[in-house]
Amino acid sequence: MSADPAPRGRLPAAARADRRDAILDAAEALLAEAGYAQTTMAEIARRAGASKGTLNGWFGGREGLLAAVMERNADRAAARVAEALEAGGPPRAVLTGFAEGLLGLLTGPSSVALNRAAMGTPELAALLLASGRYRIGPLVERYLARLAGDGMLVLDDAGEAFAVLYGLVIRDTQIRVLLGEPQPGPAARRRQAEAAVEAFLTLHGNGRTTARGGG
Amino acid sequence: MSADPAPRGRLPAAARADRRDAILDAAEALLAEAGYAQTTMAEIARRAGASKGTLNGWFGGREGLLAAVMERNADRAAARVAEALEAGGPPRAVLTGFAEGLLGLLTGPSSVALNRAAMGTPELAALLLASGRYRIGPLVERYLARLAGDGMLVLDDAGEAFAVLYGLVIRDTQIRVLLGEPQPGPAARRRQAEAAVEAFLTLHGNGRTTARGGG
DNA sequence: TATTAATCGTACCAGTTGGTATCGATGTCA
DNA sequence: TGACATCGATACCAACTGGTACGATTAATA
Repeated sequence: MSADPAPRGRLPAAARADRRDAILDAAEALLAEAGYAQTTMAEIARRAGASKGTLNGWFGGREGLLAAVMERNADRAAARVAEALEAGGPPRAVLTGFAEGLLGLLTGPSSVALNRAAMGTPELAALLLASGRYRIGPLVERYLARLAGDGMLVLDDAGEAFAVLYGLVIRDTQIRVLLGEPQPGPAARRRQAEAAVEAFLTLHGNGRTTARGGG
Repeated sequence: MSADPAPRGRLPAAARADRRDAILDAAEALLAEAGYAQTTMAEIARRAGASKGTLNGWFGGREGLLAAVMERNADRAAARVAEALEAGGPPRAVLTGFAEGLLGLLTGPSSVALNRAAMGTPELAALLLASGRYRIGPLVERYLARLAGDGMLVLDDAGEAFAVLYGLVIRDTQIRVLLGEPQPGPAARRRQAEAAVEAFLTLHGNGRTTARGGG
């Protein structure tokens, strides 16, 4: 990918940002390919064409580097979820789009690698929880509450409703992939997302505006 | 607990089995307290009053030892699930008992520690999947199929139904605990199990024999 | 009681890793 | 163009870990 030889001397601000991203890319890719234990500072440096000294200087050690990878990933994930929820259109379609995206996200190589890494380091685990679950959850809960306010859903507690939706969508898929099963393909994810939303609307829909095939 | 000084010489078969269990106890406790990375052969040996040589001789290295812990745990878990399913009584009660047990199990200290450990070692992950998920799943599916055969549930695919039930019960609770949140207390687990079974029966019950409060 | 096998305790070794220091090279900026 | 900050490469160190070897000790067993 970046076959450019790594620059040597001082870097201007813009180039520095690119370079930082390239280092995070290398770390993320290595993490996904080789796992947490094999993701050594030396190997990250080699792939990024950087030196261990620079890595330590920029990120403050291995944990800081992985934390940076995690935060970048969480930012992207949150953006994707927000986009799916703000897509507009009938609730069934919006929810299915969200569900499909979430399922693909949580079982994707990067998320899987980062979750595995987090299991071995309490600090990283806390960061993953804060920058992932606790950012995405409220987004969805707000959307569900809005639907309820518009009379399109029936629910007491948006948090509880999100938990149910999450369970219906993810089932045991994430933990199985974390334990080594291959990620379900796009078609399977689509089916699973549709089934989940169907069940969710059976439980929480008002039976009219959210009816299947209805506008 | 076993404050007995570790025996020195040759051991008869019965004592050997006890000793083996004591070693596994030590490893399991250490794993739960200190985490995978801190669970070193030296510390296990120290706690069990054994020598590293014996540990390696009996279990064939660290991975083998952890595998033994994992299998013992899986055996116990499978037995508990089977017992819950064979308890007899109205489906709602049986399912709630199963759900409550599963939730407690998967968020318990031992299961959490073993899952975290498995995330770092593909071999252990495969073992956990095989001895856990793939043993418990079929038990539940058979039970659900039996209920369907008796006309008490409506379902096309027992595997699919189990997946839905699992999702409703576990939600994101397991992954959150794996990432460091405290285990929900017994009351919360009970509530969550009841809500899950309620939703499951709404989706798959026949509306009569499984009705709330009904026999 | 003598024999034998198993076990503990300890020391030891090889391999690995994160992090730091040093030095020459390179690009920026005045 | 020159001074300077930064970077890559390399070497290096300390700490840790899994696993093995060896002698002393203990208990089962004949």
